[in-house]
Amino acid sequence: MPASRKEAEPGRCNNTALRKAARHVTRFYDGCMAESGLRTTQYAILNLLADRGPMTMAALAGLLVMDRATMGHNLRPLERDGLITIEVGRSDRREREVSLTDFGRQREAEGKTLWLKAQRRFEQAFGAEDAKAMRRVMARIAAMELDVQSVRPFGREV
Amino acid sequence: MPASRKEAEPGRCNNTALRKAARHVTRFYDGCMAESGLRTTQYAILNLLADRGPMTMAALAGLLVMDRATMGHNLRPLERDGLITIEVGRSDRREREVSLTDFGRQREAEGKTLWLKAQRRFEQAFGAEDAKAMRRVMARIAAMELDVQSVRPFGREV
DNA sequence: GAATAATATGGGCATATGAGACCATATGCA
DNA sequence: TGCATATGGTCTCATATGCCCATATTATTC
Repeated sequence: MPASRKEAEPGRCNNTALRKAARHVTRFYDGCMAESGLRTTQYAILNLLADRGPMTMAALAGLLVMDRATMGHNLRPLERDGLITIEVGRSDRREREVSLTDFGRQREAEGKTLWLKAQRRFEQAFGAEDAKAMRRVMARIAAMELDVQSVRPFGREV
Repeated sequence: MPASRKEAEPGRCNNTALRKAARHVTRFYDGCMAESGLRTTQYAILNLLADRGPMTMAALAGLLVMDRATMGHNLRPLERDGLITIEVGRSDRREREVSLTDFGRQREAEGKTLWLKAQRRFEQAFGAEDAKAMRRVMARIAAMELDVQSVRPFGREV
């Protein structure tokens, strides 16, 4: 009995539905990438840097819809292991420019092979077109304006 | 400029797409629930117990598509704060039966109000029907059989 | 009935996630 | 110039996530 068996009942909470799917799929992708020593989050970061070149932490965080502090945490193991460098921005010294090292570029390329396998196996099971549609829906959700409105007696939204 | 502004480019990785959406929505739900002192994961657990009664850690983990160890970790703060009790199973002493305390039931009820607000605001922005369809897709994904097949030379799949 | 396998959980480790307070730097404006 | 404000990151804290290994308990097998 595979670990994924569950009742069909979808549940009412949009957030929980998303998280359950994300947990399941992340476990699969992480498992596929395990032999590379990279987690999917790490690979996602390296892949962005490989495709788009160096960028600031805030830019990376924005692209991955991630808190800036979280991005800072996630970069540390990559820096420690020599996959990236983090340097003070030249034009704006508040910024930190994140760059791939040669080693990082190499590890990203190795990871791509495993990621592709995971991607193919997922889409073989789920359907390539369904997957594409799903990614579109996810992108739409990630781009939604969802601000926690603090209730303020005499208004003036912040 | 809200934090959610991003390019429309959906990206190719199914896992990353899911995680980005999950991060965004979780931040929103967590923000809405903040004044209750409950995270969405915690509320999801309490809600399951409130709706279905006491159950084992493994059952809870299965329902939330979560690793059993993860469920164990997540239960500890709830136990520490007196919202749940964890007792050795009567018929099978390997099991741990998780139950809501009166305090936990009360906190779950408080949380439900805030969760409902988050849910309504999300669906107002995203569309109730679209949300329903999205939850169905997520449930389908969460129920997929995705086993990391270890490559085995003369194969007998495990 | 003892050896063996399977199951449920706990502990330790590492990364993932984000809030809040804080610091450094940059920008706008008087 | 000088202050107020905005922005980018860091540090601390707490929870979230899942792996591996160990332990306890139950089920199987010979």
